[in-house]
Amino acid sequence: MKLDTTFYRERNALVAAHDLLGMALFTSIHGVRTAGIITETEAYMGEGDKASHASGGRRTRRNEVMYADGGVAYVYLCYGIHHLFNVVVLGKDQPHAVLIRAINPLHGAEVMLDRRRSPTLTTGGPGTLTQALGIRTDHNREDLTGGRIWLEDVGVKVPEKKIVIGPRVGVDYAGEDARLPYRFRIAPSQLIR
DNA sequence: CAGCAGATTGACT
DNA sequence: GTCAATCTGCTGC
Repeated sequence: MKLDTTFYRERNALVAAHDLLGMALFTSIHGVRTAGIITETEAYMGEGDKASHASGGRRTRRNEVMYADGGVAYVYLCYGIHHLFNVVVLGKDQPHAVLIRAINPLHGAEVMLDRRRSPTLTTGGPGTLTQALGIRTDHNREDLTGGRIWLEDVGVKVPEKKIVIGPRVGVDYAGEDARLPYRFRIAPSQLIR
């Protein structure tokens, strides 16, 4: 079942980061469908979160979409190379977002392997999964209830005991906020890296 | 405008 | 373990 507008708008980033584990992320790029099960996420909790691009109410051309109503994609270029995909949640002017950090391939593995141009299929990092799914910065602002990028509940159950919670990765610049337990992942044995 | 750091990755010593 | 890839935004001259 495809996740609808209500799903995105009634959850803050922390709740959404938890609930998105086990959901499937689909893309249809030029009619070619690929998908993966979300295995790792991070919450970025709005203007008060020093690790967020929206920290202190910062608004730039890059992060403007974070301030939109939930249910759209925030895709930005990291280190000038990697396209990172976020799910914008909550309401207008509440810049909450969930970074998708890892997936397990579900559909279209051959296409994903070809996009990656690597001997083995790697989708265990935020930059590698977007490449495998064909997500690029021109998908920024994409409506997640549309036909190009969307999420589905495909019935995967994630037991609470299998969820590992810890600090976010690569946000040391955020001071005390770097230690907040905003990272969620399905037990490491399940991950492909 | 120059310099630097960043929600990263892969190649190489 | 080190380092380069290279776009955006922030700081300081």
